[in-house]
Amino acid sequence: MEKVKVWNKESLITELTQGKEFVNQFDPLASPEENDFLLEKILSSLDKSLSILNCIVYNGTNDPFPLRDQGQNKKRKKMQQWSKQVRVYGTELESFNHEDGYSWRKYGQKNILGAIHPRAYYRCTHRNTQGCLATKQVQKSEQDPLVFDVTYKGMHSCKTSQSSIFISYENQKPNQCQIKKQRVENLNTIKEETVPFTPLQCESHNAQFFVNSIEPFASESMYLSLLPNQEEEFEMDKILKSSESDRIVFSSTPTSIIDSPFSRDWDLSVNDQLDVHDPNLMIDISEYFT
DNA sequence: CCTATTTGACCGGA
DNA sequence: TCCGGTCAAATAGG
Repeated sequence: MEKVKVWNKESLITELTQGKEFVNQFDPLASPEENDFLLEKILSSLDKSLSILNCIVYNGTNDPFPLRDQGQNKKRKKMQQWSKQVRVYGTELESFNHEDGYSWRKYGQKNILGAIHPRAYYRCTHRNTQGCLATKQVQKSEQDPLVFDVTYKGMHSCKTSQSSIFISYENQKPNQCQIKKQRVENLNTIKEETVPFTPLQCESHNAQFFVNSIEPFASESMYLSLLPNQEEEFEMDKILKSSESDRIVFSSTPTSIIDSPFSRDWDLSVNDQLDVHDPNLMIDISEYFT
C-alpha cells in the first residue's frame, strides 16, 4: 500500500504566517537584492502552502474543488470537473502513480500545444464492468517538476476500492462507531456486514492510520490506510487482509457534516494526539470517536 | 492467456 | 483546419 504524505493545518498556518512575515518585511526602499531574497521566500512559502493544501484532508464542504461557474440556477456542465496539483516525493517521481483511492487505467497520452510535458488520460478501471465514467488527466507542471496537475472529470459510480478503509459520515447516530465491511462478491453485488468497533477499541488497539487521500468525489468520506507495521493484533487489519476486494466502511457519528467530529477535528488541531514522524502524519483516530 | 500500457489513427468541437 | 480527447491495434509483462 502506498503511503501518501500528509500535512496538517498547523504546518499550513505556519507557512502562511511565515509568508505574511516576509511580506511585512518587504520594503520598497530596500536594496533589490534584499527584496529579491524576500520575494523568493514569499514564493517559497506560498508554494509550500499550496503543497500542504494539496495533501490536506477535506471535511466540511461537499465540494472542496468548486467549479468556477457554479452559479445560481445556471445549467450544469455536462460533467463535473475539478483540478488539483499533486506533489510527488522521491521515487514517486519516476513512475508517477498518485494513490487516490481509485484504480485508473491509462487510455491515452497527447502532446499539448505549447506545453512541455505530455498529458496522460486515465479512466476508471471499472468503466467496463460497472459503467463508471470517471476520468482524470495528469500533466507534469512546467513550473515545478515535482508537481503534477491532475484534472478529474465525472464522479465515480463504481463500488470497489481495494484495501481501503472508508470512513463515512452518512446516516450515523451520535457516538457510535462501527465498521461496515463490504465484500465484492461479484461484479454486481456487494455483501455488507457490520462489525462493531467502539472508541474503546480504537484506543486499546492504539489505532493509527495514515490518511491515504481525500478526494472530492469522496467528499463525505475519506480513505485511510493502515500503517503497515501495526498489523499483527489489529483486528481491522485482519479484516483488511481477508480479501483483496474488501472495502471497509468505517462509520462514525455525525448527523450533519457541519457538526461532524471530522469537521471539528479535521481543522487539524491535531497536535498532541499526533505521532508525527515528519513529514508523514499519523492520526490517532480514537479522538474522533468520543 | 489475460490485463495494462503505448501510440498512431480517428473524431468532433471551435 | 487545428487541436484536444478517445479509440483500438500492437505490444509488454505477469
